[in-house]
Amino acid sequence: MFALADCNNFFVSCERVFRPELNGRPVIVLSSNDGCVIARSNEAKALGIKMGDPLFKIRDIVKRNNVTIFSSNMALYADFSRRIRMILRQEAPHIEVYSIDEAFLDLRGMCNDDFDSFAKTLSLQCRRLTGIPVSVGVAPTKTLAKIAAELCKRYPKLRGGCYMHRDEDIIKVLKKTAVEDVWGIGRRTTPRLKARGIQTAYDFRVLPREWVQRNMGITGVRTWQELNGIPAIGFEAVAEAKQSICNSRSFATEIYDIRELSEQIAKFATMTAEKLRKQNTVCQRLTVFAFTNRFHENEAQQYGYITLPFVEPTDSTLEIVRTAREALAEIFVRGVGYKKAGVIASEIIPREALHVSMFSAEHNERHHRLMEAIDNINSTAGCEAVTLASAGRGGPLNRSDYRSPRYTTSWSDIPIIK
DNA sequence: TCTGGGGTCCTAGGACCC
DNA sequence: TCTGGGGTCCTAGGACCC
Repeated sequence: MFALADCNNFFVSCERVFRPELNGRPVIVLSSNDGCVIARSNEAKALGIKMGDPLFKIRDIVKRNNVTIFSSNMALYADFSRRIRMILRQEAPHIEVYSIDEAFLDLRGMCNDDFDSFAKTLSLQCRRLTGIPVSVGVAPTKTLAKIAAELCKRYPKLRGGCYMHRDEDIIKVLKKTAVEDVWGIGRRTTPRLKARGIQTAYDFRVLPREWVQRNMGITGVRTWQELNGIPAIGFEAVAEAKQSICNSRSFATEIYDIRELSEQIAKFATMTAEKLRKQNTVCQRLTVFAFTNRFHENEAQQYGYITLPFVEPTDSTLEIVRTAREALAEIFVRGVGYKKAGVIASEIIPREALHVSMFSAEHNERHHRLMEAIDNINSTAGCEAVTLASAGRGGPLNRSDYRSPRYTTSWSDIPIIK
C-alpha cells in the first residue's frame, strides 16, 4: 500500500496558523509579484476564485467579500513543509517528497495493517503538532492514493484519513471521479477523452490497453495501470539531484537599464550556484533569458535567450555570475523594457564526477573553500550577508505588498507584540 | 495599471555513424 | 542495372505536475 499525505490549501493553512481569526473566512495567497492566485481557502473557492486568476481580474470579488490577501511567503511555507516531513518520517518506513505540500509514503513492510486508523492518526498528528490540516489517502497505487486523499477533503466524516483498497469500493469511487481529476490526465488530453465519451476515471480504467497506448503513449498506460490497481509509477525514497536549476522573476515595472538588469541576473545566478552546491553538483551550461511583457500585445516583443558552456563544470558563484553577465550582454537590446528574466543551469553532474585538469586543480580547490566559507556565513548570519558587489544591495524588484512575517525563520521579521 | 516559478518525462525528427 | 538497414545521440517541443 501507498499513502499520500497532502496538506489542505497548504499556503493558506500556513498563514492561518498565525492568524487563527481567518479560519472560516475567505483567504487567498498570491504568486510572486502579487500576480496570480496560487492558493485558496475553501471559502475563497466557493466564491468562484480560480487557481491562476490574476488579482486584478478578481478585485471586485475580493472587495465585496472581504477576502484576505497574502503575498507568498515561501520561507514560512518551506519551514512548515519541513516540520510535516519530520512527522511523516517518524511514522512511515519510507517517504518520497513529491512537492512542498505532498509526500508519498511506502507502507510495504509495515506490521500494522490497520491502514484506516493509521491514516486518520497520522492526519491528527500533523494537525496537532503543526496546525496544518493534512489529508492522508491510502491505496494500492500512488494514483489511487491521490484520489483517496481527495476524498478526505470532500468528506469531513473521514477525519482526514481514507483507506481505499477493496475493488468494489475503488470502482464506486472511480465512477464518481471526473477523468480530468486523475493525476496524469491534463488539460490537453481531457477534451480528447471526453470527445470519445470518456467522462469518469472508471470509463478510462475499462478502456482497452492498446487504445490507451496508441493515443496517450507510455505515460497514459501507466496511469491506466495504476487505476487498475497495478503500481506503475516508481517510488523514490531518496531525492535525485536536479537535472536543471532555474531562478527567474517577473519585475513590478519594466527594466530598460542593462546595469539594473545585470544586478538582477547576478542575483539569480547567485541563487543558482547556491542550489548547485547544496546538492553537491556542478553544471556545464548556463542559459540566460530576458523578455518583455507578453501581455502587452500592442508593443514590440523581445525574447532574448542564450546558452553558454563552461570550459570546466562549476558550482562557483564567481564563475556563474560572470558567465551570466556575459550572456546578458549578448542578448540585451537597448530601448526594450524587460519584464521578466532568469538563469538556468543545466547539464548538471555530481561534483565527485568532476575531473579537474592539472592546471585548474588548485584554482578549483581555492574557489570551493571560498564558496564554503560564504555559504557558512550566509547560513548563520542571514542569506545575503555576503554577496557579490555585482548583485547590488537593493531589494527585489518584484511586488510583495501583502507578505506576512517569516514567523518561524527570521527573528527580525517577527512583529513586536504590545 | 495589474497576468508566477520551478520542475520532469516522453517523443519525433535530424544528424551522424558503420 | 542494382541505391539498405540498423543504430545512437541530440534537440526541440509537447504534456504533465505542484
